[in-house]
Amino acid sequence: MNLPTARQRATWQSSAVVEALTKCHGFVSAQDLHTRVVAGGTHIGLSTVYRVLRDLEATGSVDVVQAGGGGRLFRPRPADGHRHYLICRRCGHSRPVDSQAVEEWAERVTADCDFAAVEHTVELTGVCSGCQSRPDSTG
Amino acid sequence: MNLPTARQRATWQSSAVVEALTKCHGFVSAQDLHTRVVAGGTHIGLSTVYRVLRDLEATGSVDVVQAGGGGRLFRPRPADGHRHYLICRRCGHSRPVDSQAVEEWAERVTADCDFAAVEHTVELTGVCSGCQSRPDSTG
DNA sequence: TTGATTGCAAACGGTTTGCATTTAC
DNA sequence: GTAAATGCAAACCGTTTGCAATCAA
Repeated sequence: MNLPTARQRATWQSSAVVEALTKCHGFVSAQDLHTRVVAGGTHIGLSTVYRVLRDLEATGSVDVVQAGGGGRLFRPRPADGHRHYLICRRCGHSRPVDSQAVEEWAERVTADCDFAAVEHTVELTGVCSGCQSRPDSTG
Repeated sequence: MNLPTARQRATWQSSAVVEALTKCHGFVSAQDLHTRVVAGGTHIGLSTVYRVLRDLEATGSVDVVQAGGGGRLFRPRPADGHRHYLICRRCGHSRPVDSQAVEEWAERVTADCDFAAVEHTVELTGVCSGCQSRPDSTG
């Protein structure tokens, strides 16, 4: 990610958030991200993390999914534009899945109905192989 | 819906919530539902609405989707067990869509990967024909 | 009688915002 | 110099919960 944000001025805070986000192997919450940046030794405000994430979302630089507890999870959007993921419920690791079939289905439904501007959300969750052989610790 | 809740005692409050929910043509928020019940002339606590909805969810009597603003929306689950909907972003009207293709796709992905206990969430949103010919008033 | 259910109000968790200060340009 | 970005704390919003009062069985 080369900072294609809506921001007009580059700051180290914004870079730190993007960098931490990029290093994550899965989806992270804004608060987790904040914790990681702070744990890295840099003092940054939680609001700033939220604001950077909001800007990244606005420019389509991140994919967002709903967390179970009502929050939202973020992850950098792959260059090839994949938009659907298989996410581990325990460790958060995720990987894009081939969703062409779903895209086609969504287009078919859109064509069949009299709704306009149809958008779709598809999320797959499971327990990855690593977590299967590991005692449940994430809840 | 015949009150297949987890509750052990029948109260008019629970019935009122279920009835109001059944009358809704689309997904509603807990607060909307509360407003509707109260508007019907009966005094009921907001917490009670939430509790009844939670019990209905626990017994699989309602389908739940995430609202844009972070809240959740409820609607009685059809008898035939449909689970995916096309929802109008403006008026909340919804209708189940034929999602067999998606179910098959989800099963295929599950089989292809090393994830266990894979679950999927699919939501379609759009603007229904009625709302297309109507000025936007829902936001 | 008795414990499930209710209602209120306060707590909660994640997110957003107002505003003075700092900072990039 | 000037406006964008930051940080703090308070506000916000939907939801949950503690607890005394109520009510169905």
